[in-house]
Amino acid sequence: MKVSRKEEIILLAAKLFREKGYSAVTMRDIADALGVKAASLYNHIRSKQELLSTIIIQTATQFTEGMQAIVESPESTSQKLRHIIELHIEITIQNPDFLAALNNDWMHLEEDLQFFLQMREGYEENFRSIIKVGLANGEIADRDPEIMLFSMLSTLRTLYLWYAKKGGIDAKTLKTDMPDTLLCGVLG
Amino acid sequence: MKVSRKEEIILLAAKLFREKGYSAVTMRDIADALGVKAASLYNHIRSKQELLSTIIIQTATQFTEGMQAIVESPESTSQKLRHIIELHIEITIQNPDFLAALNNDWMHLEEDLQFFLQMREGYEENFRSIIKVGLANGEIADRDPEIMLFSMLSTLRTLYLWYAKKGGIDAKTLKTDMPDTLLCGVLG
DNA sequence: ATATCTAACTAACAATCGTTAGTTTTGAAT
DNA sequence: ATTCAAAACTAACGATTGTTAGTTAGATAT
Repeated sequence: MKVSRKEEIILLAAKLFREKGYSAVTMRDIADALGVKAASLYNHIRSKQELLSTIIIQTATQFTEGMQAIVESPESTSQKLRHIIELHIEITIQNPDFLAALNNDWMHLEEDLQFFLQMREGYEENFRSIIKVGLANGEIADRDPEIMLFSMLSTLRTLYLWYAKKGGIDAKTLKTDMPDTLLCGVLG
Repeated sequence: MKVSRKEEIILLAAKLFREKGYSAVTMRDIADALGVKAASLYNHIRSKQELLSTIIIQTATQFTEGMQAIVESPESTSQKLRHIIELHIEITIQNPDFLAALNNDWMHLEEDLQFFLQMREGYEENFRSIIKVGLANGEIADRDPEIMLFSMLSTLRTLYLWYAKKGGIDAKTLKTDMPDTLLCGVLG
């Protein structure tokens, strides 16, 4: 399983996008980090925008497909919520840098902006519907569903900020304590 | 209480920084939105960097001072946590755009970067110590304190994304249901 | 050895960036 | 009406941006 030069560039670009944001990263920054001249990058990629689009759409697709499977499953609401949490943890661990771009640089998409926004809206709508079912059958606390959605989603979306191989929260702790914290709170 | 031209520029800059990020906003963007030429801005401000620094340091100072008061108070852990939540809600409502810059553009600070990082670290350390006291006296669930800290802080930091005068979650709902959701979870 | 392909290179482009200098307009106080 | 300061303007600067064109080095296959 070797990474092509193009994949190498994409991984490095994601890392730099995370550190400084898409707009602040120049093609020369990426090239320098690869020990290469900026023009050489264009033997492998079409544009800077292609880098961003690849990173974001690829990751967003993972979320969309994962959520679809959860929605269609016959589980209880709390089981579905646990699976959503696991989905976020897994994708985050797989490549935290991609999630930074997804969260912070999506507005710099050009061709694919509308497509991305549709995916994101669909994801949130699925999440919301799961919460509302749980609210209706009493499985979930009687509080504003938007706030519960927001609270969970905020935490899950910024997981990449806290997960790190060194110095951060490790994967095992995340998988055991994160669901309980989100579902049962800090006090309970 | 009228706003000076300088304050007007800062407020508008914060709005644009929120929409596109610091690096992607040009002085000409800010000037256009004000119906003015870019060079005219320099009659009121020293640099683009001054705009960012003012926005971020001013807001970070509010958090630092608010947290200091909470830490020094003689309340229970859960009362302190409720006050932290209220602090975030109040500062967020006061100017959501400033919080976007604080969260997303702090890495573009130049002179004030170290000062900001110190403030942020101090804030997190105070938050952590409150959680640990609650853990020690049994007031808080026996789970990884880092995850509880992360979970609350992630939600509170991205409040600005959800609060909106129109179409979002309103201030009253936030103040009533947010503390319960964070402290007691979704199920409980 | 020759041909082919990949991936690097140099050089340059038009556009845009933050900012400065110097000048003119505006509006309120005298 | 005159004065004066605030705030706008025009013009331009050097630097940097993403990207293109054309070329060359190095490996692989024939």
